[in-house]
Amino acid sequence: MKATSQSRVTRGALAASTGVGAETIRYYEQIGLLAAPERSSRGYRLYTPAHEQRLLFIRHARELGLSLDAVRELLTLANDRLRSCARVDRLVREHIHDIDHKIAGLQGLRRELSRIAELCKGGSKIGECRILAALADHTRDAPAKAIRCEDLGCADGSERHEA
Amino acid sequence: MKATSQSRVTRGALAASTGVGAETIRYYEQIGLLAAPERSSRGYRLYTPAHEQRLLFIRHARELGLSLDAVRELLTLANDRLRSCARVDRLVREHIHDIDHKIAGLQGLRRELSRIAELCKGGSKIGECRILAALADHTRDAPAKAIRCEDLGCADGSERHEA
DNA sequence: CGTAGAGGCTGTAGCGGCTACAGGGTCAAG
DNA sequence: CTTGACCCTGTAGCCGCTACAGCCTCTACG
Repeated sequence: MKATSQSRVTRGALAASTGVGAETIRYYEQIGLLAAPERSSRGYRLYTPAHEQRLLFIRHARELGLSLDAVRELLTLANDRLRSCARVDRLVREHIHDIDHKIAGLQGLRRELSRIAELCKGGSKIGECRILAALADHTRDAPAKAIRCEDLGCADGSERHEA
Repeated sequence: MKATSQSRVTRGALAASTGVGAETIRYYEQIGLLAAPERSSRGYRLYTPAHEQRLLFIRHARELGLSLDAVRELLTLANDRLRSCARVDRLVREHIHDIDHKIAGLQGLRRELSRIAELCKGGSKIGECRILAALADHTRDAPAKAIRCEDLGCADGSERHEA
């Protein structure tokens, strides 16, 4: 193979052209996600357009929330033109499923937090704060009975036992 | 203060009664979130009901997605019965806001991923896979032109340069 | 030609919030 | 007296970066 001696760029230039942090590029090399490029006589990394392509792919996949492992697999799959792309499809759909799961979880939290936030709008004193009470006594849907908040304070991390 | 010598429990028992992992309890002590308890003559930790209260509070707050730092602050605030609970309110509302932000982000990803997933339903070959094409050439809303997927493969991490 | 400043190199530590060991000691039941 | 479950300590690992420290090199300006 002939040496395509043109258009090699340094790490910083690659970082700028792809929008991936320069340190992140080194990290990807370290974990074997991006091939170690040729080096200049003085040890500088010299990246080819192929590296740029690959790095852009990684970035896009990451922006969609795919894990580095998933990205790695996608890149491996991409090598194999004749293979069925069922696995690609499955990876993406599983990821969508994960995201749905996360969204649902967050929406649950959100509901619960708004319920709690409604209990006390910051107007009263800590002693009667029903937000703290709800956190202390979190039997779900409990009527936030008057728990004594200072019961929580007696075991503060700042006052070590041995002291 | 008189020694309340009853109802001290070991770490495992506290873990069981609160649903917090035994190692996690040690971790909380390490970072100063839960006070170091008394020790038995043989060095076993002996927790009081106050520790249990506090740990339950922590668990509930964590289940709602609050950071350990936020939990720490809430616990500090709870010490101060006469203080206004405006800060408590604010912490919770900020957290709700963060969650809204996360949900919106995930919903964006979800939309984009479904769009991409629609491009290719796993029926074709990698060579024509439009999911991979979309990831490689992710000018948003691009018509997923036929990019050559093997362009990504030439820079695989598994084939080191020096080899 | 000298120098300053930007950028490259390496290795390593840190983030959050745990979790999982290894390698020991202790305790209660059978 | 033994077995097995628990406890103790310290440390390393997870993910995906990010940020140093302490060097070396390249480029532009004077």
